[in-house]
Amino acid sequence: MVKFQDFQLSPSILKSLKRIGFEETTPIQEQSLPFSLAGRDIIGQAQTGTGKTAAFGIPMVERTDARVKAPQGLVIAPTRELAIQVSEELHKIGYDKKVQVLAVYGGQDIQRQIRALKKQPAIIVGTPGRLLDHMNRKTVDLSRIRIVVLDEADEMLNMGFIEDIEAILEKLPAERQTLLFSATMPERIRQTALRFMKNPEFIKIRSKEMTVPQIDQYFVKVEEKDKFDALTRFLDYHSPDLAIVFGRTKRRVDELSEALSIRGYTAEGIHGDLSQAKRLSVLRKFKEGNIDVLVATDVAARGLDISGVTHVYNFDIPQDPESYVHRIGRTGRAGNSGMAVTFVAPREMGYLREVEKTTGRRMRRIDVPSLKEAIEGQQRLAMEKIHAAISENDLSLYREAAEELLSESDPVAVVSAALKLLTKEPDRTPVKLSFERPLPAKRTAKNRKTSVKQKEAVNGQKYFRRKTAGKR
DNA sequence: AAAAAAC
Repeated sequence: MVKFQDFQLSPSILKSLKRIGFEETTPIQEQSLPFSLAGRDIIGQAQTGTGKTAAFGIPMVERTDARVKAPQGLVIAPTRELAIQVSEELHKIGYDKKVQVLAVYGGQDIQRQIRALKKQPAIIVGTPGRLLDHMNRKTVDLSRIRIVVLDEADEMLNMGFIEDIEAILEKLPAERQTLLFSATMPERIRQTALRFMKNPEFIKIRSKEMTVPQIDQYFVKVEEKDKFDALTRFLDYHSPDLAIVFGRTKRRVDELSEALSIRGYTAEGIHGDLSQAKRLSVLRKFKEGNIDVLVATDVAARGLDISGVTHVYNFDIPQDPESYVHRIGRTGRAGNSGMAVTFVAPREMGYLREVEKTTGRRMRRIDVPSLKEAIEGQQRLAMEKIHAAISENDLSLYREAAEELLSESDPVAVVSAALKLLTKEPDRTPVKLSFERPLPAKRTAKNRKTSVKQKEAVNGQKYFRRKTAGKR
């Protein structure tokens, strides 16, 4: 086991790491620190939850010089929530070195940020849009940046984002260290990344080396119109402690969280159209356990470290395999096991194949739980509640009433009644959910030949393509 | 084609 003490780190950083409780390195830290501390560029592939933030945070804090009154480290993150989370962790790592860390992101009062930037924090963590805004206003000084990090880089270098990133990187000193981290590494992203970097060292944490343990991956074939009832069956059967349901669009997320609330689940939605205050409060409630089900677009797919998520349901299969990897990475963290269930409309089977190709793992097919199984799941939960109440509470105040009940009725009947009252019975309240078109059929290798022929035959008429959807 | 990201 390699420890942080084995590296040549400043005493102040070792002190902070000790306070956080970091002693042994994770694989990504062990393999990247020798290069990053030596000033080399790095392209690192690892999931979140593997200690990535400390892997770049330690060299970044190490590199800052308290005597220089200007930002020296810059982290760019794809979502606001991730920027906040990263800045909090960097703050902890830099605490004893007295390194100031500032997060700048959209949706927050810009005047407040400008005042904070005037104090010249040593490290800035930001989202691309707001960072550019500050650069144009000349309210941020990036002339002394010595080390820059692109976090969740596959997302950052995607179409649409790339121009922003390029514009930011162009304004940074050429004499700098660039670290790039990403959970997935498509060839296209790798090529783009190389343009910004100098002789980078590639570090890849293979999945068996990841501290992220096994996530059991399943898929269920279900028609669009049956999806919602299927979801509630799964929620009842699994009775997850904390679950995330991913939907494809913002409207979908609104409708789903509303529908789940109507059926008696404590659910709330999160997506990019909500105010930043609302986004943060939903996330906080979820982290505190005051919401059982978080319904989300891909805004919540990347990088967020929420511990204790037991189940991920992909209500809609993601279009990009990379997105799938990020989504299921929200569960099975910090040594816990996790379960991911992906809903697939029959004609979307081609996407499932693509995802499996990317992850290198097969998903096991399961069926929608039966009504009986759903009820059993809720009864199991009720029994757990009773067990917990017995071991955790002082029940002396209830003894007399309990004895009275038992003297009047059959003991099994008394307990059955208590169980019934504690069991959430399947709710069939009708709910409104707009019809979401399944993704267009994706041609798989098996049926490609025929589909090309058919396409020619009908001169590209869309409805014919449906017939060529993959079968499984 | 959707989502994220600036006002």
